[in-house]
Amino acid sequence: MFDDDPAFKETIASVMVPVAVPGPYTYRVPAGASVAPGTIVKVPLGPREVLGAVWDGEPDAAINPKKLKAISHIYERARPLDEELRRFVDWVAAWTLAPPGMVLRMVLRSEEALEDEPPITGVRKVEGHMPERLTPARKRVLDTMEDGLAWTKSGLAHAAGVSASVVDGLVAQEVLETVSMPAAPPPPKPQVDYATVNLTSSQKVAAEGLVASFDKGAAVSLIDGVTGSGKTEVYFEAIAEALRRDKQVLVLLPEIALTEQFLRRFEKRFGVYPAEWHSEITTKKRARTWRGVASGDVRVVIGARSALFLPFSELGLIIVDEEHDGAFKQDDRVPYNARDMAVVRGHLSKFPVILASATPSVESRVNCDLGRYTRFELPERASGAEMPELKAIDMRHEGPDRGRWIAPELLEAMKETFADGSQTLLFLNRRGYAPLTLCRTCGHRFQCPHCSSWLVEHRFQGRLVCHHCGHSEAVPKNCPSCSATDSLVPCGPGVERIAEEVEDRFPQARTLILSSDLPGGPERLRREMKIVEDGGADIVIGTQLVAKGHNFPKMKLVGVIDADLGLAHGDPRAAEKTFQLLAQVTGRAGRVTGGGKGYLQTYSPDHPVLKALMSQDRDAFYAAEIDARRAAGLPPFGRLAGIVISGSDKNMTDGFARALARAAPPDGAVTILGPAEAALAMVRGRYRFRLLLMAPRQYDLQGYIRHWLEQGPHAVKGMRVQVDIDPQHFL
DNA sequence: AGCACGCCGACT
DNA sequence: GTCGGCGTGCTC
Repeated sequence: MFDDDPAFKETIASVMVPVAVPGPYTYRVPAGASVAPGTIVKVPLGPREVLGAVWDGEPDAAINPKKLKAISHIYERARPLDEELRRFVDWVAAWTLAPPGMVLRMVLRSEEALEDEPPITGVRKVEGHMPERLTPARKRVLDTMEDGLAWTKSGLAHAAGVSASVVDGLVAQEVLETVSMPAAPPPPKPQVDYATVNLTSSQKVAAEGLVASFDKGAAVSLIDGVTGSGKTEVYFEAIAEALRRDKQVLVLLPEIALTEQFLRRFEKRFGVYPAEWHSEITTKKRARTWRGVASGDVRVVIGARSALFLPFSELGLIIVDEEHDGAFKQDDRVPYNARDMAVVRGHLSKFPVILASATPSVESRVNCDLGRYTRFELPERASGAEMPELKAIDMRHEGPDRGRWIAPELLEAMKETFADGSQTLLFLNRRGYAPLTLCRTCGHRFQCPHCSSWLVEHRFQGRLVCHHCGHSEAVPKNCPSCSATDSLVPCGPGVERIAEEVEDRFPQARTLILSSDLPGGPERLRREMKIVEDGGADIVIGTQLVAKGHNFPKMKLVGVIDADLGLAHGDPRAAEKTFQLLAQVTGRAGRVTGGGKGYLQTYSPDHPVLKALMSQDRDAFYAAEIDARRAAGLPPFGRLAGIVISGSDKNMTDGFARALARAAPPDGAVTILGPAEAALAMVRGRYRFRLLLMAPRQYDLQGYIRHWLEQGPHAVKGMRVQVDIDPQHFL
């Protein structure tokens, strides 16, 4: 046998490949090469070549030696993935039930980064050579090169105002010679003491606490500060401390749109821009950042959730800003929550992790209550501005006339705000003109042919759109059911309809809609956000995207058109999400100037979520919500696990089906006792999990669970497992 | 017959 | 994740 021969073992290695196989594969190592764990390689796999990383552990000697192929390339210039990163990949794979190769794939996201950046070809004058004919274009080029230094071809052509072919012509005549120029130098390092810092007393307490956490190993802190309390300034001091200790820093933001203003603020504090990492970064920049992070040239990265898998060599701090934000969850491929996995990475590598939010997730507050996280509260705004005064408008008694949506009291406040030159934000989390259209004659309701949700009228586009699956159709002239003409009536408001009412009431005001689906795309949206920021609009009507990030210094009044929207949802997080959204939105009022006001139009003014909001009593909200969750066994209690059922992954669905089939639901909830083996082996004996199945609305989950219990496995297309378990239990 | 499409299993 | 093989069903 080959595996009895000690010499044979020397010649093979475990290699993790970035595909969905259950574990590392075994490859022969080319003669004379040595491959330590972490080495990045290229290997043949089936009909193609893929990247891979040499992994830990004995290679599988049971593989038929005839099947073994050899590593085809070793990336000598790339830094091997270090032990901590490899353990992190293994951990995330075990946690998410994803094949480890799929997690590795998130690490190896820049093939270009594995080789040195190719040198730039430049051109330089050759002394004493002149062109045969000195055309005006050629003269301009030579004049531009007076300094005698080397230029890039395109840079030179641009500076001289000629086309690149003029430069090529001069090269051909040997008037210019090509030279190899070194690629870009490493980026400048952030300067810890670039700007002077003035913190309020509570900011100071928090900053000092965070600095002290560096001596505690894997400590997790939560900066829990009201909107405008200056959380960023506080964690900047933690970044400064990490830099003093020669550690790298990663700042995670939930979405790309927030990076730009972060870059500016960082530059003001540290004198340089941090490196950026997200899906829209160019290949070249991506490779530079990957290499720079691995070499240690890059000290601070700001990025989306995928940045968590960068191969930092000296990572010493992760900050997760807006930690409550759902965008940290990835639903496809490897389903993970970057906030939780950041905590895991900090734990494995024993460095501090900071979570920050004005509206922390319930699970983070619970972790604080349990002493797992340290909470730093910032109860006041850093500018000294007081929090907005909030008031409920009871739509049952104080609502507007039929066909109108803005209550008289809110209208009055808008008039005052407009007269005073300040801005109003009307918030309604509903795109389009009307969420439902029906026929006045026969009662026909327009439904999506694919998923049976109502079609939403978009008046600007003249179409009926399904917000669920994207289906869209033109608005018909006649009712498709009874053919009546001019019989269709819109029901309920969307932002477009509110805008119509505002334009009617305030014809002289500058009104603007901010909604993700407006023509012009993200580019136009960015411009319009800027307009609002600069005071170029008086009344803004916006969907939830106004809740995030941007500062609107002139905004004094916020009106929530339908504060009940979202509270009635079947989602167990409905109350939490609504609280977060409304707190963030109303928090825009008077953020800089103070004196802000907010109105919440509601049919249920006594709802505990709205009452807590109105009284600015965040602790009351969290206390009530935590009690309710505990009583109902909802996350983070009840040892609830989210689940994922992926229709395309047979192993996964079968595993869950088997688990469900074996389950004996004690109180109507499903309890998993065994597999998915991989998933729950790690918790077996310690926790039993309640399952939360999440799927698109059109699926009858109860029905599926019943079906599984009765009939055994069957795959369901379109369903997913939502891994939403707090990993704190397992660290 | 010829091929587009979907499902399934293999990949060391 | 990606590929090739194979079955089904439809078209020039």
